[in-house]
Amino acid sequence: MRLTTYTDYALRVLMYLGLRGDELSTIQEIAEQYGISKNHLMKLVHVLGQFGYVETIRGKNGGLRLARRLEAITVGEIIRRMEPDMALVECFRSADTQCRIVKTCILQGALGEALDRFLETLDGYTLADLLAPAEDLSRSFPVHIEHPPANVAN
Amino acid sequence: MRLTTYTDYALRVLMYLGLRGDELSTIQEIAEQYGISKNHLMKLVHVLGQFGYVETIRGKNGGLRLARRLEAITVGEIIRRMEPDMALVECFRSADTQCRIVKTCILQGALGEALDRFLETLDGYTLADLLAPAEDLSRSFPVHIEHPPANVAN
DNA sequence: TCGATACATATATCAAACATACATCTTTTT
DNA sequence: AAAAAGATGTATGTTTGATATATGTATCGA
Repeated sequence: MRLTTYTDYALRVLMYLGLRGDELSTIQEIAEQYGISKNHLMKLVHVLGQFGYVETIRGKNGGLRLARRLEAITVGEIIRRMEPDMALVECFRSADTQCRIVKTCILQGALGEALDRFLETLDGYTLADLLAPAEDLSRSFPVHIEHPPANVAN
Repeated sequence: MRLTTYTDYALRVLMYLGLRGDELSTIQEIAEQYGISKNHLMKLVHVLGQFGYVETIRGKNGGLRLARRLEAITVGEIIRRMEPDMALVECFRSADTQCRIVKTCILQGALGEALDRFLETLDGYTLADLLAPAEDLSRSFPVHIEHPPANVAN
């Protein structure tokens, strides 16, 4: 049970951009920093742009940066969007929803429920949570919010 | 995010055997019923035997059957045992636990927590639950426990 | 306006992991 | 002894995800 590196990279890119604040980063730069394929990143960044996570700017002095606030992006949402196939077992994908052998099998329901728990947990983490463990108190004590007003960054 | 067909088949085989009660089934028979590879099943059944889920009997008139009670086998346990790699992302597997870029990244912790929720949920389902939705009340009202003592096996 | 830079997009190749097949051995029953 | 059934090791096939290549398009600045 693994996520694709695509999803993995999506998280990393967004975290990287989060650290950079409003400054532009280039794909080249990110690929070098993480030591991953630039070409692979190209596609990923494009998709992230289409989903509205990042703003991409072409041309000289171009690059990309987060288009949304750190606090507005959850890990759960990213995984739901990026992961190509969340159907855990084959009978999830088949047309007929009923198992041929076990007529009353509720395995699908159980797996679906477990998957919900999985994603719900990750819905509880925003990019801001990932990048600022020191400020993690804001998660435990929602009242005491110290995250800067918003997109103020650099 | 998918489970291997190995894990999928493991669940199916155990469910099949559960329906057959104490009767012996052969690998040949199970492979035919589900329309899956007999050779693949051979290995799987062997592993299931090593884990103590099934009793295998060689020779003529041999076969296999569950070695434990339906109620004593949970979906969560099977997945934990059968799934070869539960490390969701690459940095889970790398030697150094610290991300090179984001020194304080807590993504691993978040994913680990989510995975725990996933498996915990499946720990709540036994083979008996999967096969007898009609008796699902026993899950909703834990007070009214009718499951025999446990692990009594054959 | 030209050239450099950076993202956009399509296609092609590579590689790893998983699934399947094949062959042979061992055990058990008749 | 023969047949049935699991045990086990090796080899092959297949899928799909990762990477590479190539070309296009937009933007900036000299």
